[in-house]
Amino acid sequence: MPNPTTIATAPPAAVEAALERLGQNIRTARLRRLLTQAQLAERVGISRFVVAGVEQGKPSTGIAAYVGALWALGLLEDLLAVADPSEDAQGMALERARAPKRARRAQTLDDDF
Amino acid sequence: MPNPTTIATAPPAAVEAALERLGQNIRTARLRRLLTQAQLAERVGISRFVVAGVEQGKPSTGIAAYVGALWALGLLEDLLAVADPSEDAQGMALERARAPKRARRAQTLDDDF
DNA sequence: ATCAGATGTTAACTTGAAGCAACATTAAGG
DNA sequence: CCTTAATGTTGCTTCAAGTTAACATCTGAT
Repeated sequence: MPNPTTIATAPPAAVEAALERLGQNIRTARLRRLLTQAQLAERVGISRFVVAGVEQGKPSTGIAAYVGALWALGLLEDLLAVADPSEDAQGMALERARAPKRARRAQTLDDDF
Repeated sequence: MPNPTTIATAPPAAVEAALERLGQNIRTARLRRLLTQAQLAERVGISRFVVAGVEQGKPSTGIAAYVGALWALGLLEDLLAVADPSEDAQGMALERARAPKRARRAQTLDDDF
């Protein structure tokens, strides 16, 4: 992460909180299954230190470690609901019959809003 | 990532599929909101290339980029349900009145199960 | 059809993430 | 209590993630 001005170094409070909670949830799931960090790490194919980072909600850790942990814990399904278009009420309201492949807004007339 | 034997380089199919889907969902949400990759990137505080990686479900991208994108799109709530202990039926069944802070199983008697 | 903007692609460079090892600390089991 | 495994911590090395820039390509609006 060359540029120190990144979201990973000092994320917004909401992002940080969400990551901490996700990590805590993963830890809870691991403990319930009576797995050590090392055992989970082996299943995922990473070192136990990365698992520790995941459970702390470290922002700069690759998402593969997080998703791999969910996978190894049998919780991958939960991820499929994240940002699910059919549940994105706000997005559906905004869409209103549009489905572009690129974002571009009409700009000719000085529209008012 | 010193050791090339990582989950990030060649994730299990299920993990890869889940990441691709998450990326696609994020892309759909962005397009619905008529944002360009660059605009979303600016809000998140990363370059547009990382946003592109997120939308492709790149496994090695830091989770902060993914969560930051969800945050910028107003979809952070969805993450809170992932691995939610109160929804982890499998974990709750396994727990059965246990709540250890470390994973350690009884090892004395050759227990039967 | 044309044009402008969005996205994809490539390359070079910098920094930190992940691996490993050794030790300290904590907590579960007996 | 006492043992021992699990977890936290530190330092070091290595390699790739992220940045920037320039160019190519595609897409949507007019």
